[in-house]
Parts: sequence; structure tokens; C-alpha cells
Amino acid sequence: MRFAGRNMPLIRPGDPEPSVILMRSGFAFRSCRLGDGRRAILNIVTPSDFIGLDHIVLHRPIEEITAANRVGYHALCASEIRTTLMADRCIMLQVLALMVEARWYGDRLATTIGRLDAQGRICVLLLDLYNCLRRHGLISRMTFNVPLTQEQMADPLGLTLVHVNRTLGRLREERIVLVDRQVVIIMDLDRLRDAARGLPEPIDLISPTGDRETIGLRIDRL
Amino acid sequence: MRFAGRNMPLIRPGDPEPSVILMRSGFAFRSCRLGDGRRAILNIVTPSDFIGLDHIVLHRPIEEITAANRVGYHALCASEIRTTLMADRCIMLQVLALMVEARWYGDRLATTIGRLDAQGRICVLLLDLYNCLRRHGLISRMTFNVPLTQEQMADPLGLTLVHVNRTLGRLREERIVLVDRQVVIIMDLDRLRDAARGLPEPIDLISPTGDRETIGLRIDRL
DNA sequence: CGGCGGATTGAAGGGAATCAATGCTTGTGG
DNA sequence: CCACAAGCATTGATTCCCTTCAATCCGCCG
Repeated sequence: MRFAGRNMPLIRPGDPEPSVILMRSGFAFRSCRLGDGRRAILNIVTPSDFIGLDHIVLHRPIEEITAANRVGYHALCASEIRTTLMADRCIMLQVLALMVEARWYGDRLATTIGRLDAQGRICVLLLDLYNCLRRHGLISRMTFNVPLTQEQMADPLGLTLVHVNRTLGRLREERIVLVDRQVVIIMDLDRLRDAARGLPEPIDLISPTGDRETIGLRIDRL
Repeated sequence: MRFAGRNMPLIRPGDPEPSVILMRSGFAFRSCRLGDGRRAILNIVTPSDFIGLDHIVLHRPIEEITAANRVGYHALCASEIRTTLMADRCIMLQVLALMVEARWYGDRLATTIGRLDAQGRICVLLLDLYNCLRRHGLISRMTFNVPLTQEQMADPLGLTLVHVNRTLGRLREERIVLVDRQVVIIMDLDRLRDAARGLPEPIDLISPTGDRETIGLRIDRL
């Protein structure tokens, strides 16, 4: 188990020896470099997510992972993983399933940005985080911590931090969800779902995602 | 080799026996259903693309594929593919590579929509089509056919057809690219690239994408 | 000819960006 | 312990890109 502090890179683009990472605690975000050098956040990474699985088939990382707060994680050399996968076809299939799931979320994000207004997009983000944390048993109430600045929320949603701020204010006024500092309090889950409604539902994998631990255990072993 | 006419479904969501498809000729688009029943186009599919590879690990299709014009394609039952893959690890790795590439394009699309204005988005779409067709040796000049309505172009870019129309008009005025009916003529490739600049570059897979035929051949054989 | 799908164009309105200034916390050093 | 700076949140005013609504036009086919 390794650790990284706020704003520290877990993976940087062009790393000669890229890793596959299993998040254990904390938040991070996955981003890519734009032509002008700016950084575009692609999504938020939460505990028990795998990141960098694409390194299995990539020469060098195309994206960078940055810790949003203190992060605990396991790292393993991608080439080792590759040989491991070649030895166990079932694991390989599971990795494929994870990639399919990741693609689905990418498509879904594009749909979110393309068809929902600022309020809808933010609701989707918060709802996804809620569902994700809840699925992994990290929360049980309607309250949780999101160690992101408003700018980091705005970026993957294609918004400006100013507009995120205003919209969060409106969501608070309407008593749907309250975001203060790093604390999120869902006040009305139904209306939060309504605001995010219209999007396709998460998918149904042959090998359920809960089985991630199957891979996780092997990583621990290595 | 099978054929499908304009607006005919190649894959429909919930199909009990989903297929993996290799496009041979014609255009199609991949879409998903929104809560209100509308259809959201996720991307454009061109000849030699694989679609439905996710069915290898999915119970049932989550997206639908629709022919944009007359399409020729090969179809193979996903469960057969799955057993084939389990037998040949190298092919499996190639499929994984294709999924990684697909995800990258999904992420890239989200970035495109989130950070570029209408002109940039349309330029990205046209440029991607150009590069894609060219890579597969389907065109050699600056002219090609795109059998899409303006509405079908607008959809995946998060725009309205009205605004696409106006923007195409501006691109014509500025002598960058000319889109009339279904004919695209790139008048100034450099400025087209400029308008789309800022996006991350396509990726560099360990097993080059050109090797698709490796899989294609096996599909033919089945 | 009439109808239809798609392209084109106009006018009006709104959502989000942009520019800019002001609070609020936190941490650091004197 | 206070002063100060840095980073982030908040708020206002203005601008503009894109949407929406609507009308017209065009090519095609029965």
C-alpha cells in the first residue's frame, strides 16, 4: 500500500514504466493534456476503482491521475499484469468487462454533457458519486465527503466554476442537495434523481463488478 | 455478408441473441435510449469498425446500431466469439485493445463537447471521419461521402440541427470545408485541423489497430 | 401535383461564459 | 498571537453562443 498527498500524481503521461492502480482510499481524478497545455478532467476516481488498466495494451500512459486528497493505493507494473492475464483467461475476461464498463461511463458522460443543463449535469455527478460510494459500502447515510474544489467539479462537466457555484446555490435553495465545502448532504434523493433523469441506466455485466476483488486479491498477492 | 438498408437496425437493445458485427461498407450510428424514449447518438460507425464487442461480457445489448445508408456487414454470435477468445489469448488481448481505443474516443468526445464550440466540434467530427476513412484506404482525395442528415451530425455533438446548419454555412464561407448534401469537400485541411486543435491525439496501441484484420479473418472463418 | 423529409433562414430568448470584485479559510511566518 | 498571503467560494454585470419557435424552400417520390 502506497500513499500520495493532495495534488500528487499517481500516474503521469509518458511514464516509462506505467502502473495499474487499485484505489484503496481517497479521491483522485483522471485527466488528459490539451493542446494548449491545459488539463481536462475526464472523471473522478473513488476507492476500489481500478485505473490504468489500459496500460496493459498501451506503450505509455495517455492520461494522468492526480490525487484529490490523501490517497491510499496499490500499484503494479502493467507488463506484469499483462503476463498474469495471459495466464488466466477468466481474469482477462473480467478486465475486459471493466473496460466495457468504463467505456459505458464515458459514453454516458458525453450524453450528460451534450443533453443536460448545468443543474442536470451536477446532479448526475453527485448521484454517481453517491451510488458509487454506497455500492462499496463506504457510506450509509445521505451525507458524504467530496474532496473536490468547484473547479474540479466543473471541469469534467464542461462548465465553469462560476456557473457550478451558482447552480449549487440554486440546488440548495430548492432543497435538493446541499454542498458546502467538501460536505454533500442529499436532502431530496427523489428530486435529485429526477434532475438527472433521462440518462441510460448503468449496465449489467456478465461477471458482476462486485467481483473486482477477484482481481484485487491477485494484485495484493503480487 | 449481410446487408441492411437505411434506418434498419443492426443491433437493437434487449436483443436476446446479440451479435458482434464487423462493418464492411456503409455508415451506421451507435445510439442509446434516453428516459423519455428519445434516441441519443453516441458515435458514427464506418467500414472496418467492430461494433458490439461489449456483448462478449454483457447479458444483452445496451445500445442500438442503426444503418445510416445501405450497410454490408458480418455478424457473429457473441457467445461464440467469447469461446473463441477464451481459446486464443492474443486475440483476446487485441479485443481488449479495441475496447481501450473505443473508450479513448468516448473520453475524447466528452472533452470535445465540453470544451469546444460548435465550429470546433463539427471540425472534429469531419476530421475524424476523414482520418478514419483515409486510414482504411477508402479515400485518397479531400472529398468523401457522409450519408448523414444534419440532425444526425448534431446529435452526438450536443448541438441542434439548426445550429449545425448555420455553422456549416460559416465553415463554407470561411472556405475551410464544404458540406453539401452528403458530399464533404475539405478546402483547407490545415485550418480544419486548427479549428479542432487542442484535443488530445489518438492513441498508440501495443498491438496496432491495423491488425483488426487478424480478428476479421477469424470472423470470416466462423 | 401533392406530400414529405431534409435544408435553410429569421427573430427572439435564455443559459452559460466572461470579466471583475469581494468574502471567507487556512496556513505560514514574524 | 496577529498579519499577511494564497486558494477557494461567492456574487454582480455584461456578453454571446446556442436554443427555440417558426416559416420557407428544395429535391424527391408515389
